[in-house]
Amino acid sequence: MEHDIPAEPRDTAIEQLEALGLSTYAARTFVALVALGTGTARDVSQVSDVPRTRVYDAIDELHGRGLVDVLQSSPKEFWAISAETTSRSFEQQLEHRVDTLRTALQEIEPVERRAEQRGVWTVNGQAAVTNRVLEFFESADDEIVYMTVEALLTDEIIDGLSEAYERGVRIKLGGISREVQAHIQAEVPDAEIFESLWVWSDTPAGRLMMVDGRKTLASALVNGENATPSDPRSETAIWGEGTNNSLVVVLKAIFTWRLENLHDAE
Amino acid sequence: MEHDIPAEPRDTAIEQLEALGLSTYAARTFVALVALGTGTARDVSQVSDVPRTRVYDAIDELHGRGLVDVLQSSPKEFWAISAETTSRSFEQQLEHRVDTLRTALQEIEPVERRAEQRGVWTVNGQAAVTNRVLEFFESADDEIVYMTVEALLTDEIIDGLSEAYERGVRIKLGGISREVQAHIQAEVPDAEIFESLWVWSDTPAGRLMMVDGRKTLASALVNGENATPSDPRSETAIWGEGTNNSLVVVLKAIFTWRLENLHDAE
DNA sequence: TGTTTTGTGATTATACGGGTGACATCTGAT
DNA sequence: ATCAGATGTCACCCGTATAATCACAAAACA
Repeated sequence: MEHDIPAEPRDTAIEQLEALGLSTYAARTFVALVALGTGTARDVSQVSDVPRTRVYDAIDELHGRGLVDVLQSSPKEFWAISAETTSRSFEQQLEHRVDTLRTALQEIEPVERRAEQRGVWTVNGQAAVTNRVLEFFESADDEIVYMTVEALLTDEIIDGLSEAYERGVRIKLGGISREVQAHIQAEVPDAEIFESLWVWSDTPAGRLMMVDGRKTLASALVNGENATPSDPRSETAIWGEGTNNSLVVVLKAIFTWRLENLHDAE
Repeated sequence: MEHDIPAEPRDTAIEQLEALGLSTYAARTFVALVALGTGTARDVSQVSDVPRTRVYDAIDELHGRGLVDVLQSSPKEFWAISAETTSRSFEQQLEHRVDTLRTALQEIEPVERRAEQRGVWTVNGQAAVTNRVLEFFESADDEIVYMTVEALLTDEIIDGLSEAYERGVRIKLGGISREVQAHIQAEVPDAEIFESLWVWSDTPAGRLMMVDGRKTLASALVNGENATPSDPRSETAIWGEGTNNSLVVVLKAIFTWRLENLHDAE
């Protein structure tokens, strides 16, 4: 039910190495060398399906990155560094990259960000939506109303809620099944839970959120032709900010009505 | 020079974003948006020198990655997520990549690595050489002899030595100036320090290392035409392993002679 | 209404990487 | 010494991706 699991760990490794910036020849060569431990160009070529004459280029690339050592003999022999060393090397390099990026971006980032305005913004992808939700959670200082399908109630989200709760923010949760409620109560004891008012329970549901009555977000799982229902990319959200924001107005109306109805029922 | 030379951080940001996989248009667009906070295609185009009609494609790319939100209006407005959120997003994604890679590589890595043999291997780049040195340090269980120019005596190296020392490995250090000795003594109290027997003191010196009399490494700083002396890429090393290894034999002879000479002098 | 702005699409040019082969050199066996 | 196969280096082709420009219709604006 998960997204296609690459049959071989080799394919996974190659895929990741390519994503990390290696050419496909270099990636395939390196994976072959890791499997072999050490080998000649011909060995590598046979295992990796890289044309023999191109193994040398690939080795140059890898040697330049410090991933492969070379034995100067004839035939040349190549030696791949260990999996652990490889991973640490990449981690180090990428950490440095991101740090440099962070510093540079913070320098050009205007001090005063986010002058609220009217307008409804769109976000794509589950990770991005979650980020936005968490940012809103962090900025909350009075109340969070959050309704979600359980598939999207990850630990990240629960942590965010818990943290806000510690700060004294009131939490109102919707759409949570009884089984999960126990878990939640442990993290956020006083969360007010209003069940099953998921209006569109048949449609590809997502989340609804309102923070301090000023920031709102709504998401849905849009399944394009070629998208799996569980594809993290298939979530799309809109959000708005400011008491006069159109989305805020609408969602606030809905939530207020729902929540007051709830109170009447009690 | 207070606020009129922001070109510098922008370029580094663009550079890093490209290295992390964005197209140059996307990178330039994103950096422009971070500076602007929010803006239209024309705004972005003017600031970033990206052709206006291509800004939309760049935005698509960024929106797909969750780095930019879009306001559906006319003209469309674009909004870049904060520097901090951007960095965290990349960190998360890359951490995941590296973890996947590590697991996959460890699965295909043969259990018994490194059947020692004769041969002299070459390594390029200071980072790679340091990695190799640290690996050797970790594998030491009797004695480490290490001679280096101070420029290459980083904290990493000292930590590695210190750790080995804690394990009960004897440490013999060469080429260390008196000022640095104090620092070393704090980390590795009983290190035996033999000074100034740097044979090639005029040449672009690097490091000499021997571990347990079975593993040796020698490096030099080769300054190609276009390489700065301090360029981390300009270090090249050779290493060998096994008691019969030719490099091991030679270096062991040198070290033994030097160290015994030292003892005679005392 | 006419004019400018905005968004989409098509188009060209170019750089890069994957893929194939020629060829001189080296190695080892006869 | 000779020869066949293996080895390493180059040169080349080709498809894709992407930078870069243009044409144009729809939309906003005055």
